[in-house]
Amino acid sequence: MKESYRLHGRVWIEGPEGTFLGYGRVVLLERIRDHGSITAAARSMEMSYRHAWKLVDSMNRQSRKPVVNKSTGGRGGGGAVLTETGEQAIECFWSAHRDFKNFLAEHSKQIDL
Amino acid sequence: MKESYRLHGRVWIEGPEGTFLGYGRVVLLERIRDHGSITAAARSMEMSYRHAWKLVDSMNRQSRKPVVNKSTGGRGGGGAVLTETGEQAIECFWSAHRDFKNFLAEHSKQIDL
DNA sequence: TTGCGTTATGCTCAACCATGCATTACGCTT
DNA sequence: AAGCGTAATGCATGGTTGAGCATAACGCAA
Repeated sequence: MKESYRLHGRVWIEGPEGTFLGYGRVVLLERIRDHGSITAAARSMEMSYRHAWKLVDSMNRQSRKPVVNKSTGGRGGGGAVLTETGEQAIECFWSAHRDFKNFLAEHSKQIDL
Repeated sequence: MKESYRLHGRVWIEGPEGTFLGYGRVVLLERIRDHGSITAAARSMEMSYRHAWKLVDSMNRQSRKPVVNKSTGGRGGGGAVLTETGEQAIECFWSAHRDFKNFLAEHSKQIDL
C-alpha cells in the first residue's frame, strides 16, 4: 500500500517580535550572501524588494548583532553583506530544518488510514 | 541565559487534494462529535458555518470512508455524526502532533544565537 | 399542511499580505 | 558638479481567505 497520506509541516524560529527565521528568510540571507545586495537577492528569488527589505529589517531588529550589514551610496550604489552572525543563523536554521524533514519522513510512514 | 529564541511550527496531514487534517480541522471534528451538528460545532469555536462545512466536505472527499455523516431534515433539522473513521483520524493526528510538540521543545533548547 | 432547525450553496465584504510604482537619500566615480 | 545603482519608505493595487448574509432543500413533528 502506497502512502496516500503524508505528514507535512513548517518550522521557524520565533523571536521577540514574532517570526525571526523561516525558510524564505534563510534563503533570502543566502541570496544576499551570494549576490551582495538586497535588490539582486530579491530579484533572484522573484520576491519584491519591498518585501525583502522588510524581512531583513525584521531579522536585524530581532538579532542581538545584525544579520546583514547594509550600506547606501558608494561604489556600486551600496549593497548588503551577510555577517558572521547571519552565517550562524543560517546554519542554525538548516540544522533544525534537516531534523524536521527527517521527522516528517519518519512519521509519514506511521500514518494508517 | 533564557531562551529568547524558540522553534515554532505546524504540521498537517496532506491528502490527494491538499490539506486533509490540520489542527483546526481536528478540533472541528471533536466539536462535531460533542455537539452533534456542524452549526453548533462551528459556533462553539467561533468559526463561520460556511467555512466549517467546506472543511468537513474537504475531509470527506479525501477520506476513503466518510469522516462525518451528515443528514438533512428530520427531528432536529438534521445533524452531523463523527464516524469511527473520523475517530481514528483524530487519534492519528494528535499522535503526530504530540510527537511534534516534543520535537519543538527539544530543539528549542539547541538554538544558540 | 405548517413550522422548525440543520445542511447546502451562492454572493458580497473586510482584512491581510505581497506586489509594484514612485520618490528620496546616500556616497563613490568620473 | 553630475551620474550611477542601491538602500529606504510611502502609497495604491490585486489576490487570497474567511466572515457574514440570503436563500433553498430536506424531513420529521405537531
